[in-house]
Amino acid sequence: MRSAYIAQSTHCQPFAEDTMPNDTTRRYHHGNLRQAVIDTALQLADESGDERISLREVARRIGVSSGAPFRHFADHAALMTAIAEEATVRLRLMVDRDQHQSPPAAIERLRTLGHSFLAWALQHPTSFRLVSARRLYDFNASPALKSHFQAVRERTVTLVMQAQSEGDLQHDVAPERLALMLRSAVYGMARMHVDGQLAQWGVGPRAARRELQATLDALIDGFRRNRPR
Amino acid sequence: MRSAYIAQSTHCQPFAEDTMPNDTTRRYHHGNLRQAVIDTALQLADESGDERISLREVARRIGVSSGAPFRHFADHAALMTAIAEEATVRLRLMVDRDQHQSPPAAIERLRTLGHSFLAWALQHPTSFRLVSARRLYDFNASPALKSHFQAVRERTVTLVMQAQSEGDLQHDVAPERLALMLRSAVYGMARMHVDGQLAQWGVGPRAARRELQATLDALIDGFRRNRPR
DNA sequence: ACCTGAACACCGTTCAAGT
DNA sequence: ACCTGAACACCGTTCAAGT
Repeated sequence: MRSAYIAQSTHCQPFAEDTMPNDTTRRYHHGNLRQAVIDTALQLADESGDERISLREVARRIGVSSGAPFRHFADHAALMTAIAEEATVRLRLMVDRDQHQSPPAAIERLRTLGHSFLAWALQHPTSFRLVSARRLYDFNASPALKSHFQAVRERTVTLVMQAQSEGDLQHDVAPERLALMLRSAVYGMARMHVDGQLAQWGVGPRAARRELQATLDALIDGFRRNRPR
Repeated sequence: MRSAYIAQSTHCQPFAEDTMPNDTTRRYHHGNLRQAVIDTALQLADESGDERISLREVARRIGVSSGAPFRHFADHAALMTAIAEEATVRLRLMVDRDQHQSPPAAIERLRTLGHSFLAWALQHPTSFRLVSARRLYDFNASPALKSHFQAVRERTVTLVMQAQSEGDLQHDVAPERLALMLRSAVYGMARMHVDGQLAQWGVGPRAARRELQATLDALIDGFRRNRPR
């Protein structure tokens, strides 16, 4: 997803130029400025820990004029939308991959789904904040974003219903409500982490992933009908 | 907490001037500019729905020069800290008041605590976002913020331990973990609301409070040991 | 003691002009 | 077709100068 010239621009892979067309070196006039802006913005966000990156600084780092990005993005929100889309695709791929490796029981796949979401949020905290807060871009303007999110949401509801009919999950609560409850808990855990609230709860950054996964496991186990796991 | 001249400046309460000292009308040179800045910033945030308000716009609305607020706030973050402190005091007062009116059983007081938190977040969505995201101010630099948050957190853990020893809550999970789980769920619900994610889950803005309270109730009931409520 | 208003270094965004 | 660079209207912040 990240283009090859990014590797070159960081001077980490001396052989990267072999894989590039020679005539596009240090020139973004041939159709790849769009991706360069996205990659550099992501890089900048990861470095600073702030999802609110400046288009001017992106342009500066790429070595292009301040107005150039506006050839490829209508405004700041459009760039943020593109970044949010890439991050959401990563979530979707992660979820799909992990689901294939999960034990088949619906309640275990539900647990796996939660773990995937947590891992995604903790691995890409800045992207997660951008995507989830939805203040720097127009969520409803992106069909891709909507469809990826709906897919994850529908998978959650479906797994809850399956786990209920498999007798592993309480069935005295509507599946939609149970799904929202689980999602809220997982979302809340991820947000407490990126919002820096876990320190107050005695959870250091090193232990965050392990601790949150254990907390999610306790939640799911608490809602099991057949207690033995 | 809001000063009287704010009511006057909105022209909604024609008798407000009776309650003011006459010689301070339209003059902020006598020690009340600080509070005026806080009140106007809060007002602006509530109107726009954006917690990231501009100091220049606040000054403009008050009718003061752009540099004036810097007499009372070291920088933008210091103003945000003051706003966050006021919002957190409101949470603390709300929690204390509701606890006094709650049924005495620890598990019911835990439920009440969750409802208070939800009500606070839904009543002041912009303040909640400011306070919780912690990106526009320095949380650790405010002893008041830290102490209010610690008080709510400690109350949560204490109530969980009490509910466990009263036999109403599963005791096979460490109280700190159970408390973090409940807090994450409630925090996640509140954030899903202010982040505009509830629409995707079939919950309209009108039904949000009722639906989230019911979801929280389902969570607590799911963790009861004595099922009958 | 408190506020003014110009100044500085930043933004996002637009647009004629260049290649 | 794509980018430059000046321009405009905004920011936060500083500070000499005023009252």
